[in-house]
Amino acid sequence: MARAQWLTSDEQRAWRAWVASTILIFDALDRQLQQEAGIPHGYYEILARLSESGGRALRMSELAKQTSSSRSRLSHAVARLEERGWVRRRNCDTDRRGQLAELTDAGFAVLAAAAPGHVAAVRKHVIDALEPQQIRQLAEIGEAIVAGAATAG
Amino acid sequence: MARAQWLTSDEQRAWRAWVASTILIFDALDRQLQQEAGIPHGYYEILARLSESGGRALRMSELAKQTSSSRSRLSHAVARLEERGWVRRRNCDTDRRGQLAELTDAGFAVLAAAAPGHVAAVRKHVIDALEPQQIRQLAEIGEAIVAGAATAG
DNA sequence: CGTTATAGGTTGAGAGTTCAACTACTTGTC
DNA sequence: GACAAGTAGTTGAACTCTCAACCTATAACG
Repeated sequence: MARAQWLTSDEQRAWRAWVASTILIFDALDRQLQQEAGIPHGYYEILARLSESGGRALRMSELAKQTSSSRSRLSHAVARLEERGWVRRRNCDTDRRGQLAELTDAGFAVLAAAAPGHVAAVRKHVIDALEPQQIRQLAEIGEAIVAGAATAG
Repeated sequence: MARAQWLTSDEQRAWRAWVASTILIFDALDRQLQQEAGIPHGYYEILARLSESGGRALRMSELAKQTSSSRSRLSHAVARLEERGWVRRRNCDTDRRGQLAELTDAGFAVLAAAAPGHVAAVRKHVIDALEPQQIRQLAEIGEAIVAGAATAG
């Protein structure tokens, strides 16, 4: 019906495959992390990014960028992580508006405990389903989409 | 840190690009549909699938499959759509447990009004950012992931 | 047949996200 | 310097999603 008129059948096939696969993956990862670590995937990403940063801390806005998150979402998320003692907020030295989110030792321990299961799930649902050249293609496709969004707004 | 040990750098690059691009796309589509039609992307998919079905109606479980949705999610979503008069529930003739979700004329009108903007957004954020051969690759990648999930559970 | 298992679907509570409004600080400009 | 405009971040309400519990109807099996 309607959409067939505006997406070619090749485009529609790609689009629907993308939607279905994406929902599958996110649902699977969310379920796995929720069960094993008690956090959704987005929260895992926050902990992971912090762990990779110098001093295990990042400005809120930088963390939002890295996790493709809105300020609001990140603010709520960090509040929940702070309640559990996995992240701590600190004032920023150079900008009095700023806040640093800092990973605590407890937060790092949670991340370390959750990581193997998470990586295994990514492997199982994504990497292992694809040929090596498809991994490369996927990287290029994802990067093209991100670049397109940055350009076109 | 941790994940670098278990995903190769190529894999990690693909994974991160996929996560970032996926969040971007879904956020953009949700925002567009929410503004122009007042519904999230998942609800649009429900209306679209119903409109493409014979009699503009589907069993709840079939609709859940087609939209990669859980029974619970679909049940809540159809309840909201029903409140607005865009979908109607009917008993299934052949299975007394069953429910049919049927698109109303009002629901069809909403879909028809929302479709052009939605398709334009899909084009802008996905199709136009990719080369034709990447569209084909994306279809194959998505289908491989869906097939993998069906096989491996 | 009667019993148990399974499939179809709904519900309510708890958790996460979004949007708009808001505070507070910084930057640009005249 | 003062004032407008922009940046950083938070908050609360409305909405969606998840999970587990639940009910009903069909299927399987002895």
